[in-house]
Amino acid sequence: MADQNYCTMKMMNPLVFKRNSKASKEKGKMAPFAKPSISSPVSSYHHQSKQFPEQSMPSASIEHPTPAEENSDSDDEKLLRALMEADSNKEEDSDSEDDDNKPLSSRYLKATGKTPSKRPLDHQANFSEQSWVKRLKLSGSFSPSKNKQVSTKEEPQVDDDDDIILAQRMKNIRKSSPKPKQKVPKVGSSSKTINKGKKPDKLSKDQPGSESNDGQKKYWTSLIHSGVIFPPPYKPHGVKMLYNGKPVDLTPEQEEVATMFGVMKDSDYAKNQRFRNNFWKDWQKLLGKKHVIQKLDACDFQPIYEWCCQEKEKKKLMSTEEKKAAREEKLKQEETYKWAIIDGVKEAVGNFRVEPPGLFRGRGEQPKSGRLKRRIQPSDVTINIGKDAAIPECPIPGESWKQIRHDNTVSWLACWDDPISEEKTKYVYLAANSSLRGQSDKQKYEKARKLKDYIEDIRAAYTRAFTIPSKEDGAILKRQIAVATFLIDRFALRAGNEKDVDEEADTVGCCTLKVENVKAIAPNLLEFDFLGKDSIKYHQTHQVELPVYDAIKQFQDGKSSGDKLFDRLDTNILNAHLKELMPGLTAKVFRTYNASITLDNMLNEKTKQVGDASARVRVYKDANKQVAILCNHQRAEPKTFGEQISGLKKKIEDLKGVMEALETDLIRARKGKSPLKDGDGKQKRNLTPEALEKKMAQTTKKIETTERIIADKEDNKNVAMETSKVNYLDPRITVAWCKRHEVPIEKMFKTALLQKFDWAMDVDAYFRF
DNA sequence: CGTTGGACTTAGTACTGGTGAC
DNA sequence: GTCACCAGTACTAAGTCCAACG
Repeated sequence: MADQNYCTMKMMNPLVFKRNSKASKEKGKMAPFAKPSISSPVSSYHHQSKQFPEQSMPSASIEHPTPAEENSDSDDEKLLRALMEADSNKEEDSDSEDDDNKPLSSRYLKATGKTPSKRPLDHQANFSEQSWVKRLKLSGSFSPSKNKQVSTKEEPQVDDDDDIILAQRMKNIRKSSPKPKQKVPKVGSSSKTINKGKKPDKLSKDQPGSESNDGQKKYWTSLIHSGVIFPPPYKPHGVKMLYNGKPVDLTPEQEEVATMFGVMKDSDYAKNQRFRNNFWKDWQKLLGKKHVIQKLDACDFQPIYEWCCQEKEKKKLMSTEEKKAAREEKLKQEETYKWAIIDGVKEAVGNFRVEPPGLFRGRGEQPKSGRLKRRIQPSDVTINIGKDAAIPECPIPGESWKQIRHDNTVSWLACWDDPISEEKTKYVYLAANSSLRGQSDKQKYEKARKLKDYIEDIRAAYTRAFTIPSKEDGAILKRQIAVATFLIDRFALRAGNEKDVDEEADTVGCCTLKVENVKAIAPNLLEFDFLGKDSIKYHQTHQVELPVYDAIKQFQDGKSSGDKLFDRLDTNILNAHLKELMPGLTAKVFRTYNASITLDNMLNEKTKQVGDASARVRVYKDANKQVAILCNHQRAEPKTFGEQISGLKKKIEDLKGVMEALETDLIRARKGKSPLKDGDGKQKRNLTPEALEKKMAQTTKKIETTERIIADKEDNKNVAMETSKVNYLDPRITVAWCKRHEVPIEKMFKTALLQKFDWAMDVDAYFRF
């Protein structure tokens, strides 16, 4: 149902602009590395093939062709297509097979409904059967075994997997069956060195993908996929809304948009005047100027709203089997869209579903919030696909794609113009767990690690420049660059591109800070108060060196509150300067660097002091939280937060009651008396004073634990921990730490992250960022 | 050399399905 | 079996940055 989305729409949580803890961070002082990152002693076919070459990007047309490249592309792709189909049939068949005959990994995947990963995470399957400690001891390392043939083509090293014909490879990918030779060696068992542990290569490219001779980066030589899937057409429900209390007839198009708005009744959007105005403007265009409905305020969407609630209810009431059947039907329809074959390797596609029509939900004071986001038609969609691949059939009969392209210098599979701002484009990419994305992810972290070698000089340079003499050429610009770089480095501010005020919410980053966003408080405090990305409030006060303080005051001098603080600066100028300091350096690299190095340092400083595994996990969470605060990653308070807390508080009250009773019983027991009756009037068991004391100790502990849970929840209610995990923390830090401290990686990364960070799993236990 | 378009990364919220308590 | 809860996923908005353009 097209309106399904509307029916389930919930109240949007207003962003919480609560301030984060002001705990001043110690980012400035970076301890020298106790240990250089050492080369991985682990080697095996398995390990080798996973490693992305350090010196240059894996090329789609490397000297070491896959079978696919040896054949003509078109034949090859036909073959792959056939394989894909054959395989999906096979999979359907196999569903009826006895699951016990399947490898654990596939059973796991099936049981969890996870994407049949091309790289099965066998360790996960095993994990449930052994405690992590046992597993760790048994294997010497929890290092996951993976289906390595997937990436053999990227690995110029000779390995016997090259003999496997493509068909077999595809099958292996699908079946996820681990091969004996892929078993992970113990850490330290190898003679081959993969990561030399040296500085990241100078040659590594800024962008993923290999480069052809003309310097143009190239993502693939062959690319097959099925295009995109469109939301079903709108099904009119015929429920009449009221205008001035009277039912109104609407055309299906008008009704569709009315429904979009009607279901938002409870949300903040529906109350937001800008949202309402924008909605009304677009809806009125559909209604026509002469329509009965002349103003939004006289509209009553209640009947539509109720209809949606009923539909929701109906859905809920469906039997488990019905739900399952519906789900499976949906899955089946989507199956072909879920995958792409890129140079013979099957990869998951990310957002293969075209965005359904709806009302634009801009964040913060978005000028376009509430505008109708029109339906995307096939004629809006451009498909990017291999020259020899079959062009995906247009899923809507009688229509056709806007354009077919064969551009291997980009990684997107399809695109269309954003209906809200036509000058912007929406793209369909491979999923985060694809090797393409993995490569670029790894490069991002390698670049950030490279900054480690430059950071001292960079900091020294900008510190010097705070006090650059005014008579020097371009002194003000230089000083602004220095202070901006400092803010980006120390407080993890974003670069801050210029924005179009008419089109976007008024938010700022470093270069676009306004005078009013920073308050200099004598003697040397800076109070930052601004809305950043997603209109998330940044409100923190920091102590700074006097020269910075003075410079800020100087930049503010003679300006009005709305003026730019760094009037000489924009991100182009800043990044151009940064590039002179280190090749490829841009403002965002500092965030990655500081996030990752903070985690690495905190883990290495704090972990040894504590004993059991749960304590170590706490150290990790703590570090994670510090990073989240540093990067100002916030979240809205969970909806049921209040209830959660009051539930826990009640639990404490109950426990305190128990304590009192135990105390009374203890006093009596010491006098040889039997305990009082309990609340229900029943006689309690006679216990010795020792037993009662033990019980009291247990209860006290429970109270303390619960109190800590409450405190933790309060403390973390506005902190988004996931964001940094997904985007800023080099997963190798986490993986290596897990290896060193016998913590199963599954405890730190959920399934999606395990897949996304597949490239990091083989890292040496002594890896340091 | 500033502006714009294009491509890719980062971000928070909405939604869902699985799980454990009852 | 039901239901509430919440962890995990899906979704898509909003950033960054580069290079082509004029």
